[in-house]
Amino acid sequence: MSVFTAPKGIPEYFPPNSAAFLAVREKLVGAARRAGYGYVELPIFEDTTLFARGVGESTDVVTKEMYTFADRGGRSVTLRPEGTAGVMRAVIEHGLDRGQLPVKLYYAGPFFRYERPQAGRYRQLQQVGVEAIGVDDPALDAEVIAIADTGFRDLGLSGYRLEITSLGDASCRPQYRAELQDFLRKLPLDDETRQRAEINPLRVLDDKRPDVRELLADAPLMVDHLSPECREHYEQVKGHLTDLGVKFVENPRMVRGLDYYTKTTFEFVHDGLGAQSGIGGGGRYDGLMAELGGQPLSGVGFGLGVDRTLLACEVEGVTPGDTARCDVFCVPLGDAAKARLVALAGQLRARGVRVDLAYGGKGLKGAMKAADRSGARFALVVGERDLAEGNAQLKELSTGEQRALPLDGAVTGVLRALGGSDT
RNA sequence: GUGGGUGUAGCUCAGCCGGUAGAGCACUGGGUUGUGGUCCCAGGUGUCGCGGGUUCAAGUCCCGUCACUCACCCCA
Repeated sequence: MSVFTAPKGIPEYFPPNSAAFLAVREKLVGAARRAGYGYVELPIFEDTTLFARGVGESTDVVTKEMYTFADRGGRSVTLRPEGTAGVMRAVIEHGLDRGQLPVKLYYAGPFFRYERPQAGRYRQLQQVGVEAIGVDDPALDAEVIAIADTGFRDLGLSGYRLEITSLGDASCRPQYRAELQDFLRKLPLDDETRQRAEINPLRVLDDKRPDVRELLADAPLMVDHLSPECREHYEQVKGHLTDLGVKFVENPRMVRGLDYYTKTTFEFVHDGLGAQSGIGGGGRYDGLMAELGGQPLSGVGFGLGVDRTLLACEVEGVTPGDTARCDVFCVPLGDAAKARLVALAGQLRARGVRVDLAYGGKGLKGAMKAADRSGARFALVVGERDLAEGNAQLKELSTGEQRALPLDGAVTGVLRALGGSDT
């Protein structure tokens, strides 16, 4: 055991597998970019009050999972546990909502929750998220959901499903909530669950224990108590999803852990991941902007878990990204050849080719082995004999075919070889 | 915060009823003094997580402790 170890519960990625991590993030981000979302780079930590207000005082995230500390000025700050509150803060602070609506933004980066680590549950997690602010249009809900679905599909994933429901809004949820509470109070529940029923009764519906599930079989459901407006919104979202060719299942018992959600909520679930099966989730949050001191604008967005999506890829046997470290691997024999190849490597890199070289005076056998392990398509070998002849040997590693290339035109020769049979 | 499982080489792990530490992979060199992948040969590192106990003898049994891990809870 080394003297220092990584902080508990934080995944680390290194080559060659880190290529897959990057590829997952790029695919998810790409789907958002293609739908007209612009990138925001935001603080990793914010004023603690922002999250307490934005995420909700009664949520587990706020009550027991935040990395909170005092900075040297005595201010209480918190490592961001989710992305939406920070985006809203930035939108309000910089007046991004003064122009055309909707404001469409995406972000990618680390988030932090102090929880007991588990398979797929980390204290530092990577997320890609989007937010569309200022237009309460069901088609926008559908767009956001479709972006996530597209991202997962682009990766080659198929073993997941999309669950959706509607949580209503201020016009219907309070009445339903009271009705559900009445129902729950009559059940023989344990103290902890009873307490949850008082604080956030909706979350009781999500209980996984079979005996509790049985008690809840006849519980009233939000989808049966939606206001006409919320019902219409929900129906339209489903219609647009069908238009977009996005498959979904309705899960009227789905619950989200953050307080700000209204109307549409959704979750992408993968069955191969063990207990932590959600690879992405989100929904509409029409009251959040006002809650944080901005104008009363609606919003809809999601957060996708990059770490869990990567796990899903592994489970499904898909390996996104290119694990090869370079395209061309230079093998010099002797100092004169090395000087020539070092220069050539620099020229090729300037032209966009990924090039590595056998450093450290490796023998030919060892250098060729390094070339093989690098994943390069070509090895470029130069020895004393080649120097004398003015040649380099370009060897295609997959076939073993090798041909001489004039050293003087080596850059174009290599470029041609790479481009030639690439298509 | 509450349970279960596991800690042996860089990695994955074997190690029986207690008897002086093993394999595969990876790495390096050689077989091939200028050619990788397959094959063959050679090369080595272990406070057996840590502390205590039982024993002539502990990787192995007992107690404690720490770490990791899975699950509850919760969520991405």
